[in-house]
Amino acid sequence: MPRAKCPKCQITERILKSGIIRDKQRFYCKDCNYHFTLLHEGKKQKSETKKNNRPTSLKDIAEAAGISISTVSRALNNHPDISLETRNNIKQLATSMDYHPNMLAQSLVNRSTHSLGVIIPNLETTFFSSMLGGIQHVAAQSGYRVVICQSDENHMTEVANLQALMNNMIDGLLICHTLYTNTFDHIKMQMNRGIPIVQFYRVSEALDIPKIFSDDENGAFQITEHLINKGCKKIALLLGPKALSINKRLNGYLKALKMHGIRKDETLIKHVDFSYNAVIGAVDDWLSSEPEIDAIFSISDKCAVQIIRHLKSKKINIPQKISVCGFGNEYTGEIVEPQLTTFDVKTRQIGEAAAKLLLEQIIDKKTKNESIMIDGEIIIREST
Amino acid sequence: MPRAKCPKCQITERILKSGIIRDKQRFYCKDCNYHFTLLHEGKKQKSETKKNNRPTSLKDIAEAAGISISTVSRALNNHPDISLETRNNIKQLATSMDYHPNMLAQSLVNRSTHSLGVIIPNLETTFFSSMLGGIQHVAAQSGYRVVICQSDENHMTEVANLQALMNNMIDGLLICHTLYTNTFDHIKMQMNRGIPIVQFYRVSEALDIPKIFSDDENGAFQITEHLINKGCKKIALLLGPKALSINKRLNGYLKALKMHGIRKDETLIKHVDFSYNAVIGAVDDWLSSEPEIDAIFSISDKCAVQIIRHLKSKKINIPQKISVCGFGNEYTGEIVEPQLTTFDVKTRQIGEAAAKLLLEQIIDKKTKNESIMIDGEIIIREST
DNA sequence: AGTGTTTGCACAAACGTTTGCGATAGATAT
DNA sequence: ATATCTATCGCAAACGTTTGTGCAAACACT
Repeated sequence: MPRAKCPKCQITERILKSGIIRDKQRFYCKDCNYHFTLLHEGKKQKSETKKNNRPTSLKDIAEAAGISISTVSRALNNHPDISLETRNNIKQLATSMDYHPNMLAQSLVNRSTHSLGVIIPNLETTFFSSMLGGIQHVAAQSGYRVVICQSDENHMTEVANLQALMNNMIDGLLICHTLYTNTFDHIKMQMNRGIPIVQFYRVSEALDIPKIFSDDENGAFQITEHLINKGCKKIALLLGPKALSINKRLNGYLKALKMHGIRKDETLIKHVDFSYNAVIGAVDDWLSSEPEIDAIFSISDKCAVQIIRHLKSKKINIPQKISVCGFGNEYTGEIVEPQLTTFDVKTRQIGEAAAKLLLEQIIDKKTKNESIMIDGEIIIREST
Repeated sequence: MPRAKCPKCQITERILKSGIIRDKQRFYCKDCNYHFTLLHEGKKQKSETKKNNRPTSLKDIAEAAGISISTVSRALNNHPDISLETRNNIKQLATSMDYHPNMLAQSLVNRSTHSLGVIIPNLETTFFSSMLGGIQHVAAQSGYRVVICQSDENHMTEVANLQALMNNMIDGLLICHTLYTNTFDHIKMQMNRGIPIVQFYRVSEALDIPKIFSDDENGAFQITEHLINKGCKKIALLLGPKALSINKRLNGYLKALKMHGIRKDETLIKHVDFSYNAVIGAVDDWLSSEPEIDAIFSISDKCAVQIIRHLKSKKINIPQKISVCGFGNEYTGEIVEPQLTTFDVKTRQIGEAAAKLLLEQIIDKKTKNESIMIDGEIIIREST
C-alpha cells in the first residue's frame, strides 16, 4: 500500500505506484491525474502482513491442511474422488476456520449468479409489490435469489439499473417499465447479451421478447360497460401520461361506448400525471363544465380513492350523483367509503407467470418468445 | 463438453470427465455420484469453437487491436499513462465490439461490489416500503446500488437471505428483523466478516452493532396518554407476537397508565399474530366481556383499520363508544373512516438514517457503534 | 508375476478484471 | 556525447473459485 501524498491535491488515498526510475519511486495520483516521484521509503514487508484480516479462502484451508486447493474444493462439494475421511476432516477444518465461499469467484467461473433481477417502477403501492411477492415465491422454489431495483418511475433510473444488473449480476431480468419509458433502445442493446429478459405488466409490443400482460383493453371495456349498464351516460376517463400500452384502456373505454351507441366526447378524456393536484384539477374541470358527468373512471385506484375523497368533501353523493371506478384492485379501494368498484388485474399471478417464464428460459437455455395474458376480473363494490 | 450418458441414472447433463486410464475415458456423474469409463470418442476440437458466443472481454479487444490487455484496461479507465490517441481508438473499438465490463471480475479484484443489501420483512405495506424509499435515495446519492431481499416475516428466509448476501455480494447490510426472530446467532456469525451491518427499526439490543430505531415506548406512551386525556379508562392493547423490541410499546402503555393512576388489567392486553381472524377474535373477546372497554390501541395500523371496519359492521360508534388508535401511520389510516389516530414513526427518515450510517462505515472503513433514535410524532385524527 | 481396475489426490488452466513494476524509445538537459 | 527525464506500453501476479487431466498407490483377478 503506497502511502505517498500527492503534491498537487495533497490526497493520500488514491495514489498508485508507477514504476521506479533511478532509485526514485514514481507515483501517480488518480484524483488529479498527476505523476510525481519521490525517494524510496517503502518498507518492504510484503509477504508477511499481506493477506491479513481477509476472509479465509480455499487456499488458506489447503495450506493449513497441507493439501491442494482442488482437493479442498472437491471435499467441500462432496466430490466422491475425495475419501470420506479427508472430506470430513476438511469440512471440520473449514468451519473451524470460518470459511465461506466467495460467491463472486464462484459466479465468475460458473457463469451464473443464481439470481434474477427485477426492475420495478415503485414499491410504495400494493399494486407492484404484490407482483414482487409472486416473483419471489416462484424464484425461491427454484432456488433463485431476487435482486430488486426500484426505478421510481424515472426512465433514467431504469436505464441505469438495467445496465448495472445486466453486467453479469443476474441470470435473467424481469422488467416493468416506467410510465415515462417510450423508447426501448436500452432494452434492445441488451437483448443479444445472452441474458433472457421478460417484460411484465407494462410491456412494449415493439420488442421481440416474452411478455406477461393483462388484457387492460378488455378490463376497461368491462368497467365502462358496467357503468353504462348502471345508467351512466357521461363517463369521464382519467388517463395517465401518454405512454406505453397502458393506454390500451382508452380503447376498451371507446369500444364500450361505441357498442352502446354513446358518442365519444373529447372533453371527457383527460391525461394527467399522477400528482394529487393534477388529478383534483381534472375532476374540478369536469365538475364545473357542461354537460354534467355522471361517472368517473380512473385508470389508477390510487387516483380513484383521491377522487372519492374529493367528491365527498364537496358533498357529492357516490354513486347516486357520480359513480367512480378505479383500476388495479389495490387494498385502499376496499377501505375507502364507499368501497371502490375496480378491476382486479391479478398482480400476483402476473408476477408468478413472469418468473416462471423467465426461469424456463434460464434453465432450458432456450430463448422463448411467448406472450402470456393474465385475465383479470371486475370487482363491483359500492362506488357504482 | 463431455456428452456421455451415465449408466446408472441415464442422465447426460451433469457428467464430468475424470481422467484417462489406459485409453479409456473416465467419467463421473454428479447426480448419482457414480464413476464409469467409456472408450474414447471425444472429437478434439478445442481451441476453435471454444470461446464462441461469449460476451467480449478485454482480451478480445486486446487481440483485435494487437495490444496488451492491461493497456486496454487502462485506456478504458482513462489512465493517463495511455496516450489520448490510443485511448480513443480503444474506446471506439470497445463500443463497436459491444464490450461491457464483467462486474463479477471487477468486484473480485476490487473487493467491493458497490451495492448495499437490504433484508426487510415485507414489501406489501407502505410502512416498510417507505423505509426502502429512504434507503434507495441515500444510496443512489453515493453511487451505490440496493439489493433488496424480502424475508416475508419468516425467520428461516431471513437467515438464508443473510447468508447469501454476505458471501461477497454486498459491501454492507441493512437489516430489519422478522417478527419471529428472537435469536441472533445468524447475525453474530457474520459480524466479524468485515462487512458492516446496520439494524433498523426492529433492532436487538443484544447485538453490538449500530442501530436506527424509533422510540416506540414513548410513542405508545403518547398514544395511551392521548386516549386517557380523551377520557378513556379501559384501554385495550393489541400486541403482536411476543418478540423483539417491538414490545417496548407495552412499556409505554403501562407507563402512561401508571402515571395517570389507572390500574393495569391483564385481560386488556392480548398478543396475536397479525392474521385477520386472530385480530377480530381478540376484539370480540373484549367486546363480550366485562368491564366494557372504551378504547383499543393496536400496535399495527393494518390491524387498527380492520378493527375499525369490524366495529362499524357491529354498529359501534367510533370514537363515541370506542376510540381506536393505530401505530405506524400507514396510508390506509388516512383513507379509512373515521380516519385513524396513529403514531408516525417517520419510516422514510429511518431508512435514510440507516443508509447514511452504513455508508459512513463503508466509505470510512471504520466500524462505528452508533445508535440513532428517530423521533416520531403523534397524528390525531377522527378515531379518537 | 502379470494385467487391469479403482481410489485418492495434485497440477494447472480458466473465468475477466486491476495494477505494481519494468522496459523501451524518444525528448531534453548537461 | 552523455546523462536524465518522460511518455507509452507490456508482463505477470493477484482476486477465489471450478474442473479436466494425470499419476501413483492400492486393490483385484487371473
